[in-house]
Amino acid sequence: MKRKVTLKQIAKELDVSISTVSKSLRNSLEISEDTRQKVQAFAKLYNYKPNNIALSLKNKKTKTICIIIPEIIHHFFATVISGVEHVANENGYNVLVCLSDESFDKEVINMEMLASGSIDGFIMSLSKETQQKKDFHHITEVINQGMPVVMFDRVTNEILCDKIIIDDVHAAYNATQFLIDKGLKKIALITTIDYVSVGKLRTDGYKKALKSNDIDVNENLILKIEDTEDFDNYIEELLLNNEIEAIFAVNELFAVTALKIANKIGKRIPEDISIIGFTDGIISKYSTPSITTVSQNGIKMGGKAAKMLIDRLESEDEEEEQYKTEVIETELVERESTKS
Amino acid sequence: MKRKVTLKQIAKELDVSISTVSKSLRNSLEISEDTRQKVQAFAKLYNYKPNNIALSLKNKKTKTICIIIPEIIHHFFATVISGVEHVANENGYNVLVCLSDESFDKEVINMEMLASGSIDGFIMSLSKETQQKKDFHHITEVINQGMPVVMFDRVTNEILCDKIIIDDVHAAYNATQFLIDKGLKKIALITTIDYVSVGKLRTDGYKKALKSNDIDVNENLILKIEDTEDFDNYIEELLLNNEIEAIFAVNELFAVTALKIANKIGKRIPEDISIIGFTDGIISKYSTPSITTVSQNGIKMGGKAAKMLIDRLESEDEEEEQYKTEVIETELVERESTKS
DNA sequence: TTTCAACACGAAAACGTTTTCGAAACACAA
DNA sequence: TTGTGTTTCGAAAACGTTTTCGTGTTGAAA
Repeated sequence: MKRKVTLKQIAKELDVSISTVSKSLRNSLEISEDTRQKVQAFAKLYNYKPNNIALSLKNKKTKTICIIIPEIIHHFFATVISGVEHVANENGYNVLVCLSDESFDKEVINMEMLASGSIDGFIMSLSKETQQKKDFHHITEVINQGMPVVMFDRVTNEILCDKIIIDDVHAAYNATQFLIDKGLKKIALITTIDYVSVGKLRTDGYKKALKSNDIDVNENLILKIEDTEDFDNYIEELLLNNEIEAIFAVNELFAVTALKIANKIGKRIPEDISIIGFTDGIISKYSTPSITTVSQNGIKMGGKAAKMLIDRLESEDEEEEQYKTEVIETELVERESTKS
Repeated sequence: MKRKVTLKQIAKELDVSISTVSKSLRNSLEISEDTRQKVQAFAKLYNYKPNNIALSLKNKKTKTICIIIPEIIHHFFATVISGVEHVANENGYNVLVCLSDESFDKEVINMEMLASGSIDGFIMSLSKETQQKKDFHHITEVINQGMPVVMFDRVTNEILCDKIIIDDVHAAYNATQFLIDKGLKKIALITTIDYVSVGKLRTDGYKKALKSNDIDVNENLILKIEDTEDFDNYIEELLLNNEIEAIFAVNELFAVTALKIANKIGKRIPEDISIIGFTDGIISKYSTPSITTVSQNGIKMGGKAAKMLIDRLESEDEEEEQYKTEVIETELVERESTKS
């Protein structure tokens, strides 16, 4: 087991100073052709690689960014990581992944731990609990220390920083309008509790679409649920007690569950009920019938987020402070769960 | 924007030495109660946090482990990360995620980059290309440098290290036997190209089950495909040209695709054809009908892998060298795609 | 007063780099 | 010989810690 070789060891072996070795390896003109060759040959022979930690300490840069997400199991977040990782790698950065598990405390602990030098910046999507508490002090603190933060998807207006979002209201509006255009009027909404920012916004879009088509918003058709609880019964009630023609669900899980329950109670999709989901994942794609979905390109979001963060990290003029919010286009992917 | 405060700054401000500050914060008895209090109060006021990088350099430990996986989009790998992350966090470790994209080169580059001090150890699942090339020098090299590696799922016998696997042969055997027990004989197998270790093993299990029930292995019923290519047509041919009673697919994607195609050509599931998949993910769970699956607990695998790695990192007596291979239990999750 | 221990603190090394600055050695011109 | 410039290299600081060891001060015992 050969341990890693250091500059000091090379220097000793070759009977030169550490500085000489360092300069030789970096091809400094200060060093004679002769010694440069000698040192480089030796370094190659022993497979010398500079120690990253030492470099980080010296440069005050770790070339590592951290992404904090609520759950990696959600396909959407996995795709975001994928996007982040690719762009980060292209730019010589590594990606540290932290899961908040939708917990405020874990989010805080993770940020505080890593803010102490371990990483250069954060990319994050807020945990539910954080959105509920509306306590963002940990983020403010990190930003005040001069560490850039990029938020995506679940963001908040209370923090000033770069953001990547989709236009949730608009996307939900379009999806609802799509259903209305098919001649459907009794459109149910399955959404999350209001404190989840995106759930709220998508609900707004849904209502807006109804109103602009002079359809009354019937609160009985709006089901607000936690996706942690066992919500099958609620959906079943919703479907049984109302003559619903279509369902708009704010995420994939709600959509597919609605589909299964509709099947169970003898409703045919899309003949009896049309369904549109949100977040284009594998469930929607492979379900039978496959589900029409508002596609939210996670890879693109992740990539853009990484790019924004790295740009900020590498812009020398520290104080530009021009925070940007980028809106990613969504797209309605038409599949089998809606009538044509 | 207040920058991070260091020991040196505190020392200067309080007119004591750096050593005194450090010792005070660590509650050393060398320092008088008085100064300790003073220093700690000051540190708290300025929210002092030791710099992780400096600590890493000093301790030669980064408290970071890296997991290298082929693709994060695959639900199974996402669950493994989840397992790794939780156990790592509990033990004060952070997790760096690298994606090889099934590419040998990316795998090599990532390992070489990170082996230079950035992390304490690796958890990895081989890329397809690496398995195909059978070139593992990068892994050997890392291990020779004294950095522990734990492999999971896609492993190789050519490397000596800790491993976490499932008994692929046995699990496939059981799944096939399950179908046979239902009275089904014409059982098709949809598997991967042989160089993917797990595909090969599952194929072996399938054949073994047939043989021990005196059923001839019909190579026409065995479809070997790359999951990168567009394989729908192959499956359709398979189903059309043979009077198949059941399908065993070595992964989720193959299973659900087979299901959709069977549907398309008018076969009913499970009345006409039973289907069993592998890797219990959300697709199997939410597909209609839901798919009976060999469940491979990714969270557990990840957790075990992390535990093994950390145990090895923290066992002082360097040279135990007793590499272990742990086998995770699989379970057949019965759902709607198989007759009862 | 001397001696010794206990106490409280600081200097410095170490981790592995990069970089600035100074200096030795040499060549060449005046 | 002296002065000047160039080439080549090394010492040391810096990044932020922890820890070993030394040292000065104090108080008490002899």
